[in-house]
Amino acid sequence: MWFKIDIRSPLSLNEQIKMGIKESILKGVLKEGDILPSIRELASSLKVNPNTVVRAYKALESEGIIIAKQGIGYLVLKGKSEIRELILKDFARKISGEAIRLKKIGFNVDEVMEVIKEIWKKK
Amino acid sequence: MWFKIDIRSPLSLNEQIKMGIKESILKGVLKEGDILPSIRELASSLKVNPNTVVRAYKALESEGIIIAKQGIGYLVLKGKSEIRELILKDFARKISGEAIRLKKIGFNVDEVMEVIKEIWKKK
DNA sequence: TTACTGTACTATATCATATAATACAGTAAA
DNA sequence: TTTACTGTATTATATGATATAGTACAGTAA
Repeated sequence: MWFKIDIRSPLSLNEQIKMGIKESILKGVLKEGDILPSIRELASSLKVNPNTVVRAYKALESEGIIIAKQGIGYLVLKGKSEIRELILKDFARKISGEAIRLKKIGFNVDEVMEVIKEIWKKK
Repeated sequence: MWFKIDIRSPLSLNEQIKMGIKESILKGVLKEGDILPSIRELASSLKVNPNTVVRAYKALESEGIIIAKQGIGYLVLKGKSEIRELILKDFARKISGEAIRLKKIGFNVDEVMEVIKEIWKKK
């Protein structure tokens, strides 16, 4: 497979699969119109339960990134640029709760951006 | 109490209590040397199980923010400025996983800081 | 027909979170 | 010393998210 799963990751398995697919599109390994590996195939190559792959695929489908074709497989609907946007929006959604809280408490935007800069420097 | 609990919050109850204490210190409602409301008192006024308060207090203690005094209560150890630092570090810790991932995928620091700016504009 | 696809359902297990009740130990004031 | 507060410890139960397991059904195409 074009990506791997880490059982020790803080992210759940289905989240890691969702990430893996999105990043594969970003890298160009998967393109709009491609058929994803079948549920059973991906599950077996990642050594994960088929139901976990189903959960990831259905989540991606509800995001509009792929679509199920009965008897055929899952079709990739989005390209690199659209995935880039989605990933940024995803990031915004994930951190907005924390960020808004910081704003309410009285932190200013520069202090928070400094945190981002520091992370970028280190890793 | 100086803060409230929302059962519909995405944050767990004990997280909300930890937040509430930290923010109370930031606002000056709680000062270094103050004694926190007792476990039973806080639990009853927030309508929460005492064990949930215990979990929050013990977490704050392990962060070095308060300390338990058998038979007396929990003593506040840190002041505003120290809490400010801790909260920023906490934020960095929470988002670093996501941010590092974005960096690895090829996003640049300006794109990510733009996300922060957008959040600040909206709310 | 065969061998693949996705879909649906039930059952089980683990973990974090939260609740509930009880008992024990330290502190301080009446 | 007694009383009424503190924190601490332990056990039990419930829920929801996550993950696993197995089985059965439906669509597609060679």
